[in-house]
Amino acid sequence: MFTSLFHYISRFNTFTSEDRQIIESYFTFRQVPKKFNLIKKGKIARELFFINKGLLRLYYTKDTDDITAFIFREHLFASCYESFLRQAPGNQSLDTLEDAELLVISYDDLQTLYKKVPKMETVARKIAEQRFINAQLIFSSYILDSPEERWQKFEATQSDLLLRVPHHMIASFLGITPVSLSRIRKRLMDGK
Amino acid sequence: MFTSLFHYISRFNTFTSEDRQIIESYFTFRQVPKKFNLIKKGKIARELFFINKGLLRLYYTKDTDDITAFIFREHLFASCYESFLRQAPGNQSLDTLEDAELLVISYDDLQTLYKKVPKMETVARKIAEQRFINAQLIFSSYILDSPEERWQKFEATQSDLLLRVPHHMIASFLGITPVSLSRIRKRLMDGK
DNA sequence: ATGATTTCTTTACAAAAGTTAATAACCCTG
DNA sequence: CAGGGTTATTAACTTTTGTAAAGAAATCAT
Repeated sequence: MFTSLFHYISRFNTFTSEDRQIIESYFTFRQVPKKFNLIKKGKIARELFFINKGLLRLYYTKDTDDITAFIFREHLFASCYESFLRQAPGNQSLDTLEDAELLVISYDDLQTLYKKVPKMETVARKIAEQRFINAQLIFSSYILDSPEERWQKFEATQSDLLLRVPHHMIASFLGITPVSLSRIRKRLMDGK
Repeated sequence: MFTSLFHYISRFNTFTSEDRQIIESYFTFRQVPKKFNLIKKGKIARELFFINKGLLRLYYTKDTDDITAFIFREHLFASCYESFLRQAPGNQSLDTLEDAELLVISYDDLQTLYKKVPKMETVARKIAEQRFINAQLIFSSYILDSPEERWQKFEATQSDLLLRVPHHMIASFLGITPVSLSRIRKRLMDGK
């Protein structure tokens, strides 16, 4: 159950089996069905999730419809980070897209864990840095690439998600409407 | 010379005077003229800057013209973070907009400093988290707000920069052309 | 299985922003 | 203080994307 978690954090630091036992004791296992809401906008994100199985979608809501901010895959930590880090209400929500198996830790427990296993501080810094780098990458693409290029990059790097996620959710992630995505796909199909 | 730096990091952790002496020894003071290039895209960002005085602009270059990613003020750490954190070539550049006074630390020295003063690890995590939160905020605004709303927020929260930074650099930060910014400003002047 | 959503595409039209170019005002800088 | 560069605005035109609506295909739930 914890194999994948330790595999992930071992990239950032080495942990003894005592460390591991302490760490394990702070996480709880949770199974949730698809389309389940984990964090609602306006609320404080109290929990951080490590995804053993399933797909999680982070999104903004504007008026009636919503805009995908990120899709978290297996073996990643996920949360409404901004809200989680600040422990203040955020404007993002987090849902499952598929039936999911999660390892859950609360904010308070995480702070305690930093004290009990200081090496986790390094892991946390690295993860924060990684998330920052990732956010930057997405942001760069928003700024520098056309919607068409963004779609092509998405197709090239995350083609598996095309089968697991409705296109209109991907469209909003790319910053366009489903209509526009459809046009782009047609344009590319017709050989430019 | 270090007053402002310690004031800043004291928000995240408490430091003894021995700590301070060690920390000071790792930073060097540097004065640079306006329009000076600190980090060039394609190169690895080897240094992190704490701004005692002046204004720094982080930007992307696309074809001939460039797009402002962020404007760093006094009393902030600045760098091409993505490149700095990964120690890999990045696609951002960093210039001074005004004559500046900087405290500089190299990536390698920073890693050593983490070892010598482990409390700096907490500071680094907090700063990484803050930068992430900040990136998120800008990104949210990109996604949720119209260019007009972004301009109004900028005007409301960073009005001092309007006098220190050319409008076309702000326009690209808002994700629009100078022409479009001019139209928006006119629209708002004419009482909507 | 079948009726009801959800999802995707397409069309026609409208709105927003980009592009190019011309002009005027403002600084630097020598 | 003169001239070259930068900066900001405006206009005309083009391109892109959004909006609304309708229909077809796929998926879901009872």
